[in-house]
Amino acid sequence: MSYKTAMWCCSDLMFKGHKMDYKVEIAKLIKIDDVSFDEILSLVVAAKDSALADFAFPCFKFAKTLRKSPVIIANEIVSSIEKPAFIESIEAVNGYVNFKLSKLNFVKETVDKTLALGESFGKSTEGAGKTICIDYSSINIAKPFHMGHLSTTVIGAALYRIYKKLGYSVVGINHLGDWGTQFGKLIVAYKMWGDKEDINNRGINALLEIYVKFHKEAESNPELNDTARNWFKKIEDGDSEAMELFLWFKEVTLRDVQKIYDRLDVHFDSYNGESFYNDKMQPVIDELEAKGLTKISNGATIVEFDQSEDMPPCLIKKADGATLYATRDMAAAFYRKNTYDFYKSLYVVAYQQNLHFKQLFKVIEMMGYDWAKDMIHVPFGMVSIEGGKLSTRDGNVVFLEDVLNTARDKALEIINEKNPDLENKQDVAEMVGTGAVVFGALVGSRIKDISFSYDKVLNFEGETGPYVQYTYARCCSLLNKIESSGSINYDNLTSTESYELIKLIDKYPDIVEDAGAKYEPSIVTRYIYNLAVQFNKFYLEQNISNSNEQDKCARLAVVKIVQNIIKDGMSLLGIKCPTKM
RNA sequence: GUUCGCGUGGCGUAAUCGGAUAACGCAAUCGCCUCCUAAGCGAUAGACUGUGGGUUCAAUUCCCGCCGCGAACGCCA
Repeated sequence: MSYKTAMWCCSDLMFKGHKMDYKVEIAKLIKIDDVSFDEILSLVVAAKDSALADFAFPCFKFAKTLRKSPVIIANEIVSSIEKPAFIESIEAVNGYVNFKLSKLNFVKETVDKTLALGESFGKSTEGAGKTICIDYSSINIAKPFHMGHLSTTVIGAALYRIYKKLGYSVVGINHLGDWGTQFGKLIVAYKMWGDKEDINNRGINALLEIYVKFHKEAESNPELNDTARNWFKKIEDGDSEAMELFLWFKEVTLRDVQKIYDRLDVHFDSYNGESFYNDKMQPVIDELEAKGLTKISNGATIVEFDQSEDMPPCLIKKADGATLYATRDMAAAFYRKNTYDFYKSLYVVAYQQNLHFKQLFKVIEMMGYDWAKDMIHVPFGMVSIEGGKLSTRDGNVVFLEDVLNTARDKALEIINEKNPDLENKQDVAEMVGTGAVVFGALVGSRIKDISFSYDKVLNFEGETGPYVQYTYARCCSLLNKIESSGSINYDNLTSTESYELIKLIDKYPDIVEDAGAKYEPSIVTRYIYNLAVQFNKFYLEQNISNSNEQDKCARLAVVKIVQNIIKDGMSLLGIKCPTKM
């Protein structure tokens, strides 16, 4: 069967569950007196060095109870096993039982299955009938999008796509920061210096300018703050002029930010932010009081925790009666539960807010809702610039748009140098530039702090987005140039480079699942990178165009599979891959 | 001060819920385009995994102390 026909001949989608689970099969082979299957299974590990084995079973644990050395135990296990067809060899080495799979069998199974599944490879049904809410990006109105917002945006968006791939229905929520006295300030500033046309044209930057100007002016003219408070009160009261301006600021901001979201391929299903919950907090407060959870302390309404929790109290209402962050988030939590009946509700928010979410979840649990356990804070590290803290006020800030533009320009420069005749240069440069930025934000474990530097972001070599994109373009080029009419010679795919590559290919579904389970997109990022590395080794070792028809067909099948996975994996991260670069 | 998180070659990171010789990239040095995209590939050099204990046949991984860095710790979000 040719690699092209193979893609169509399998109508039945074989997801992960149908695949042979080698760990289980191997565990079944091993019998030790008084040791359960589950314990044996838990000890079977994928071998680190595949020159030694594919799977290994360490015997050290049983030395004491069996009163034999691990080496002897391993030997006995080996001689007790009748080698099944899917195993090539079983060997006892230094107390380990090493299993090597039958390469031909494995290669054939994996290649056929993967080709047949095409782009649905890696999909799963684990999320069927379940809804996951993800709160991410959550920008503030009238504030520019800077590097500090990148992590929440791309991590949240990646999780969004990963859960979709796993079969969940997903609700992406941009919990807008669209409430507070700053809107009163903006109105005052606008009335004093605002230029409607300018703001419509320049968007957030224009808004920010008059906002900054207000703060300067208010230093010498403090009564401006009172005027601002009055205007904010008018927004609260629904005054038509105030509302009109407020909504306009919001619209201008969203329109502006949408450009960034489009470039990052980020999407939301809801923009219900702080203002949306304004009228939904009182019922929560009432319920807290009815359940006797609140207390008045120095005039403020608080919820105290049990001593064993070792947490400071959660502030529900200020002494002046105004609500707070936590109150709003509680209203949002109830709204989301009632509206979406979520299976899980994620908050992709920096670890600075660890305590806040711990308190929030605990309060809801104290109210008697067991779904409190389904709310999960997905924390990530902070961004600093050259060691300094990010601060709009101190001007120590890097705007994301500038970073994306700089990266795009650098990519264009490289294209002009290396491949000046490339068509769609601008588009490719955009893909490569943003690819580098997004990939860079998603390679490391999310909990690690990030120190921003243009040097790092503008490096397009090695462990980077452009490296992976380049590999993808290589795949496309091969498939474009080389034709094959033969059928797959699977024997050709048992060389070290091929076999290692196919082993990696086989792992993709597990990788996506693992990334979802751990809320960790970097698992996908690193996998795709490793896949590209292994592919490049394969590419170097195997000359495809000069091989005979059946070998060519086999190799092209692998190229096709890798091309699919790279495209799919990168799309989970929100990165597009050009076919040429 | 209290609580939480982090500490791996010069730098940035990895190590599949304890497993075999700690892996990769950047930077450095050297090599590879008459041949499928050199944004690539290979090689060399570089680490007592912060530190001191403990548990274990086995610890980067788990537990405790210490050191360093970061964050949070009542009317901001």
